[in-house]
Amino acid sequence: MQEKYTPRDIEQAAQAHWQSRHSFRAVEDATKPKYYCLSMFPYPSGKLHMGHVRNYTIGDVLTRHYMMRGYNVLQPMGWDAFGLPAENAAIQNRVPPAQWTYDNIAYMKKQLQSLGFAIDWERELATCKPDYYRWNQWLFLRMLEAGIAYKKTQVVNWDPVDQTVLANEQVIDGRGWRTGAIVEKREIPGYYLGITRYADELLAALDTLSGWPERVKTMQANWIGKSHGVRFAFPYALNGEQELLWVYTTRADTIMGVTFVAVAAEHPLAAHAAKTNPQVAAFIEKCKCISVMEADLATMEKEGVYTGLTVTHPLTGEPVPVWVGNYVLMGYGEGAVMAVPAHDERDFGFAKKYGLPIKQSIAVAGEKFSADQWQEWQADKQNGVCVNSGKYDGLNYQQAVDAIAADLKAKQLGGQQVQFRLRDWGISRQRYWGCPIPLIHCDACGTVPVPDEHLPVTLPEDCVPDGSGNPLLKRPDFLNCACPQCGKPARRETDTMDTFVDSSWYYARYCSNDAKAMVDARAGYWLPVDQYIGGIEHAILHLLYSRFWTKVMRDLGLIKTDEPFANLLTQGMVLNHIFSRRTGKGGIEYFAPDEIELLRDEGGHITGATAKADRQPVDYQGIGTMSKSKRNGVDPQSLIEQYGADTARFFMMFASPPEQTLEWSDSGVDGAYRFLRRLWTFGHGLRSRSAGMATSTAASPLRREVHLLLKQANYDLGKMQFNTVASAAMKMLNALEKAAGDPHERECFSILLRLLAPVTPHVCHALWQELGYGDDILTTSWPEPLAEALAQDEIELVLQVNGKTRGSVRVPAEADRSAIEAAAITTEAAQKFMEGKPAKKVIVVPNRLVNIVV
RNA sequence: GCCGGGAUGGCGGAAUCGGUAGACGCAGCGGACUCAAAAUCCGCCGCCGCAAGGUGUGAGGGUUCGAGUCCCUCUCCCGGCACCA
Repeated sequence: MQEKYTPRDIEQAAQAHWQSRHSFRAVEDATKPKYYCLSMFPYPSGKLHMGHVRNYTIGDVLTRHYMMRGYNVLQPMGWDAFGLPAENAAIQNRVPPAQWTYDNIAYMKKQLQSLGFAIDWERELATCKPDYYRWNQWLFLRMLEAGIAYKKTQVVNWDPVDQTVLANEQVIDGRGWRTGAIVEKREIPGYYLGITRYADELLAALDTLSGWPERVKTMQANWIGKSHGVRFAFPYALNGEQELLWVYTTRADTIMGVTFVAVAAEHPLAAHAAKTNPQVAAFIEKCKCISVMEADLATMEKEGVYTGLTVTHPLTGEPVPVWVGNYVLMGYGEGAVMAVPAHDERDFGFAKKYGLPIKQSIAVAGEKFSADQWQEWQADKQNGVCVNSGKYDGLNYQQAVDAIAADLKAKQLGGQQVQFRLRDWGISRQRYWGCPIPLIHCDACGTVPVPDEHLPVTLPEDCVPDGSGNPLLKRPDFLNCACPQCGKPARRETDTMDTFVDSSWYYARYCSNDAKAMVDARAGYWLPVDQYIGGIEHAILHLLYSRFWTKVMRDLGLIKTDEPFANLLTQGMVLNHIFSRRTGKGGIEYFAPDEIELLRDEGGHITGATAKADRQPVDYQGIGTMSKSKRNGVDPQSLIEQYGADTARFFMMFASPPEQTLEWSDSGVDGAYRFLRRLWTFGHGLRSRSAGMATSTAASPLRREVHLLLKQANYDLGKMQFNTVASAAMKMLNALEKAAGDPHERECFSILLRLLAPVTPHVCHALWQELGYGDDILTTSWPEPLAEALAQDEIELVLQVNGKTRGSVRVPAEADRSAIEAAAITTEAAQKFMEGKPAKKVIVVPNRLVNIVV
């Protein structure tokens, strides 16, 4: 055994051992409890970043822990391999996206292997391979048959940088989720998936996801945005025909307070009015420009214009003017709203601005209505009661809504309706490097699905995009084909699928790598995923799409699970310090942390920083997520090369709990390395010391302490609080070092090694073998604390007088209440602080404390 | 504005049911070893105080023998959504 800790040798040997044993091959086995542990698969961008290392270390700690607990564990890995960076790299380097992607996969796979993750590589998949994406195509055709997938032309979000359409979920603050470019509106035909059909189930089933973080569920619920209300119509005459202007409201109880109707600029009625009214036309034009701008909509002034049209109030029969308002969204509800200035703050502001009437229709006891100043209570639906509302006077919110909805229904002008914010998922992307949509356009037959037996529609892998449109349009070998129906020449669809389609079901494909079916019976064994781990940034996008996809697959009879992920852990971001300096031209120059020298005062507080290169001061910008542009990233590769995988893993687990952000710290990494070196040194010493050492069953303080720490660590593991598990391991080593020569050293060290094995598997594997505990620590059992080791004759209780801690008192373990009281009162400390007064009351908390109240 | 989550030493963070606040680590300080430095080892380390002791978990109030933890009011921070009718 080497005296020095040499991570490189130790880690290579351990990895070779696992590989030769196929230690991580997962085989379905109905006799064992299964545990499917999945981390979100990476996009093969080139190399791993710290976020990956953190994500996969968390998954690996869980995987190895469950393996040692006797579970049948599956931890697969794959590649989210379609996507735009490959095309951008292709334009820059003139390399086909396929080649760039496969090269990156090869490199990143090596990196993952060097970190020692317990991955079953036999199940590896890449979404850009035809044997994977053929099933995207196959399921798309099934959805088309079921009417879940359909084509429509509508105004979409257009990312001008990526030159493609984005789904609503992919627009964040008016910008593309990937590029950050301001999204434009365009009218483009495309294919949509009917996720709204599942809106109710997607919302309701959130309640069944007890293993999901509350905030993710809240975000999804907000996104789905269910509301209960009334949809009804205002009749009007157009060219002698009666037409209906539909609106949606959640406040039907205020219907008698309607003084105008507002429609969106894109509403057909606005367009109709614009034909004869140039003011309306001008206003619509103005709105178009504004909606393209990302715009702080919230702070935007409410503006509108009268259309000159009136409609009829469906209950009173009175005429109601129609306005175009820039605050009405075409994309929600009907694109038109009833306006009740007296009870809606927006309508109030609008009415004040344009001098429209304000008519009170609800009242709250004790509040006085004024048309001059908006008051909170005017929108109160809990306490509001109808007034000035004829037959509805006196009704509360629910009574009024029910009565009004019933009356509207009787007139066939509306009724109660549930409304969702969620919209169908547009999946067409005008890009090359994605899964082809399996459709053929024939002049005679129209759009024809590719027959199943012709799948997959294979994407040519040798294209080199040049940045000018979709390269598939320049590929006659792809483009031209025979119509499957009539056999005449036809054209293939060149749009590809949103890459979120690929990631919506990969977890099911790991289970069943079948050439003939999308999934097979093995999925029934492994699904659902027991633990899913990934970044919070996917709270809505990927996690909502996956849930939807799972339900579609279930309804098509492919799988039996309702939800893909039973438990979800959203790991925090990795942060680092940011240093910058203003350049002469007013720009900002960033410095990497290793180019910086920190200045400290005598107390060790950081007072400033200078650049190593020129010794001139730089500005400290605080901490932020590691990013290329801020130059504050740390490359995992250099970390592994310098310290080894175990140090990287240990630091990641120790620095903070998995759900919280993690602040990078070079000295923290040093600390982790220091610990592993001490662990190795202790093992080395113990090996020579313990040869022929007899095992003892005598009680010892060391043994008790280690078992106590183990008990705590096992509890923390259950909470996935790995930072305190790492801390327990450190405490164990501290205790072992202080108790060198204790008869229980070997037993205690074996507990430490097993506890630590999921976090730092290589060094624990080596020490386990070197000390002769066994051949493979991975196949030993997980340690449990022993009652006999925890037992003690005498216990120490905290001593308090009047609730203030004044010392401690030792009593026999079996001492009863009165004995403890007596022992406590006679202590020196108690006597001193009781100041001769009698005890009024004594509180004894078993095994914890005694509090004497005087 | 609405929803969710926070606030604990110089820093990252512990504290399961209300029961010794600050575990563990980092940084810092002192010492040993060394020609010296690094590494390593030993000790100290919330604040005030020489000490006894006092005080202390964003602020204020409350419940309790006892509150970081429970209740009320407020401030600030982070994340999400947002003219959603």
